Amino acid sequence: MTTHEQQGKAQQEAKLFFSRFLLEWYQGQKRDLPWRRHRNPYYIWISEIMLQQTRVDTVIPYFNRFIERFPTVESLADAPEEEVLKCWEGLGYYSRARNLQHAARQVKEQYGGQVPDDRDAVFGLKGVGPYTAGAILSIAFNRPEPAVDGNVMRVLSRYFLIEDDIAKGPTRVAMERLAAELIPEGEASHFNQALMELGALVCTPKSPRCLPCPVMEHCAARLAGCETSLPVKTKAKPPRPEERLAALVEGCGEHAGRVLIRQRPSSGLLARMWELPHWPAPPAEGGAAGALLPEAAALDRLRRSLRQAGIPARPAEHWMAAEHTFSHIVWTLQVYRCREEDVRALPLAAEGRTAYAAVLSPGAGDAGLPDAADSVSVEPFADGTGSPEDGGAVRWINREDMANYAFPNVFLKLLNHYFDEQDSNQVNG
DNA sequence: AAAACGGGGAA
DNA sequence: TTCCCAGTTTT
Repeated sequence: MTTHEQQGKAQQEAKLFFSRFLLEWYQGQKRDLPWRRHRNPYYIWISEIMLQQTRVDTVIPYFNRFIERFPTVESLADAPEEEVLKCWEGLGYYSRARNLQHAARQVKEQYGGQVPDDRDAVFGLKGVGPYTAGAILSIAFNRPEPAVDGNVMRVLSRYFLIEDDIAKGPTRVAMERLAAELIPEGEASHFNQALMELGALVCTPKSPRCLPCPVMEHCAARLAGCETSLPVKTKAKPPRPEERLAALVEGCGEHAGRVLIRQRPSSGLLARMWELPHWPAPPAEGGAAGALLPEAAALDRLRRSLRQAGIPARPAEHWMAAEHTFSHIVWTLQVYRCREEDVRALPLAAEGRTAYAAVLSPGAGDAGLPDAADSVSVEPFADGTGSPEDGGAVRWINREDMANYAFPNVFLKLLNHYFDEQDSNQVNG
């Protein structure tokens, strides 16, 4: 027997050992999760989309609320998009929610409301890529398809001592091939879940619990003592900082007790979510990066941004700072309290009426007078996305109205904080 | 192939 | 703090 054949045989034994003992371990250790209580392909699908880049404990309450509100593919397909986004509020990666509803409509119209069980059909659903297609096909339909995510790549890279960069596409493809070979006959559903369960409970990124691991004795990385240095993954570049000025506009007159919110454009960052209006802060004088913008300069910039956006409000004073971290950007928001200008109570200035009308019926007519000083640099959406016709709708809301609009977490916290403050001011006089 | 796209929990 | 996770889509 050649050396090559001996290695191949050892490798084969390692694979069989892995599959057998992992499956056995899973029978005893699997967690009781809401989407594991039924073999409902719709539930599996929803859970898999929610679980993308999101931990189980975070997903559970969202999953329960979601299937209560949208119990079937058809109910999801027929729902208003705002309700779907509201159900997703706080989960992040909101394109997942919008793609999911798009796909629900695909399933309703193309597959009679039944989640398809063939590879091409599943893969063709919006928001379903290589991992999720494999997960749905294997977990819901027991098809022998690999479901390889970062977790599975971590387990496999350690057990088989694979030092390829898992951030590279070809590495994932190789892992899929390997994962497919490992699936025991007729056990795709349990085995794929077992692989992910092991990654979640035992073979964790930082401090793997090797002693209770069911496959430790043949784990190549463990035997080589290098389990904590795997998998190899090129690290993402750090997010870029962005200083922004936000307006918390307090209503007057018929808007008393309410604040103004604005809807984001249909594409790009936080698409179609609601927020406090905000714009990039101009660089501070003196050039020192991160230097605080003088209050007067901030108020002036905010005044012009508000006017440019057609929002009749006067910045008053700094309220608080808030930070919001995305994977690629870090926003530092300096939030200023602003006061709505009640144009009806003012002398009849034409420009004020025009701006006010623009707020009452957004998109209808010109959004305020172009101010010579403003027309140079301030965009309606300084993210560089969208257009004045897309997004930019505004509403005056109180705390109760928040239930009708989906907000990114940072604005959810700011608004709740603000209304809490208002309530305590009421009580204390 | 690289960047865009949220948020929170663990170490 | 830093890392990184049950990824997909767009560029």
